[in-house]
Amino acid sequence: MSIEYVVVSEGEHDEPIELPAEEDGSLLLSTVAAQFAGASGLKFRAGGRLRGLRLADERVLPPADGWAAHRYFCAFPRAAERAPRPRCSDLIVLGLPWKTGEDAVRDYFAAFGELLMVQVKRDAKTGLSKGFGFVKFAEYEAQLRALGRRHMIDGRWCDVRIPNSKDGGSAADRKVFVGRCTESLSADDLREYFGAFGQVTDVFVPRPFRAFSFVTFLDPEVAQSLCGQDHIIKGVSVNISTASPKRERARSALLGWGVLDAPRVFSWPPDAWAHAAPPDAKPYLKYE
DNA sequence: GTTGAGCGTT
Repeated sequence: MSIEYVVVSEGEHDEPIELPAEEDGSLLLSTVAAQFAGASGLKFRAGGRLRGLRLADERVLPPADGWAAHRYFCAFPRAAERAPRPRCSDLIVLGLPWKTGEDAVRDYFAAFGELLMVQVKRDAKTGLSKGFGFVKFAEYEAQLRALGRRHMIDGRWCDVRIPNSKDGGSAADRKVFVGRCTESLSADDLREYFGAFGQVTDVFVPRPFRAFSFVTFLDPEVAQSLCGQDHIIKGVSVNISTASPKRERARSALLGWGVLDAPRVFSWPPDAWAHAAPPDAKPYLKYE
């Protein structure tokens, strides 16, 4: 007896993959979801019309004329059912050219979705741009599109972020620390290398040179999955670990050395041991 | 040489 395979793709025009049917001729929804996360069913096109397949007891049932007669693609829950969409926040736009004003910023970001607000921050006296501004979108999807990439505005690369004065540090779990970098590794090298693991939204390489960098991914799971690993990039063995905010690290160090009292409830970060000082270490304070 | 730039007159 041989296994029957069902030809399924994510969207109608995506590359198909063969999924094994069960002995009773049904296809387990879990088999579909294992390849296409979030899929809730299957559909196919018959005579130009879309047709959905029956679902019974977490199993997709074959059409009347059998699996082999069609190729299938996934049905997903409506966006509104997956989760209530978070509200849009103001977004900070960093790195604007000095000459760029509201009109150019509005023209640029209008391509991502309807804008509710555009500001370029200026010096009160001179009226000159401070090189950053704020935008707010009407739709959360537009905000996601704008956050997921860099932006070339009037000839300069600009970054769009959630401002840290509101809801600060939301990028922490999407960011990794890349240690043991050499000067030969450029931001573009890192972007290209890590782009193979998932969409990279930011790369920070300190200048002047220091032997580390930060890489931020769109997907926190991608970032977390890389932590603890060593990777060889252009012949350089780098070490990847969690990126923790400067404030947190300073505080952890002070607590660890007994300079500060620990609060009654305090949980060490998973890598706290790695930052612990030897018993004879002198406290080192760096003031901002 | 293993922890980051810049963050909002109203």
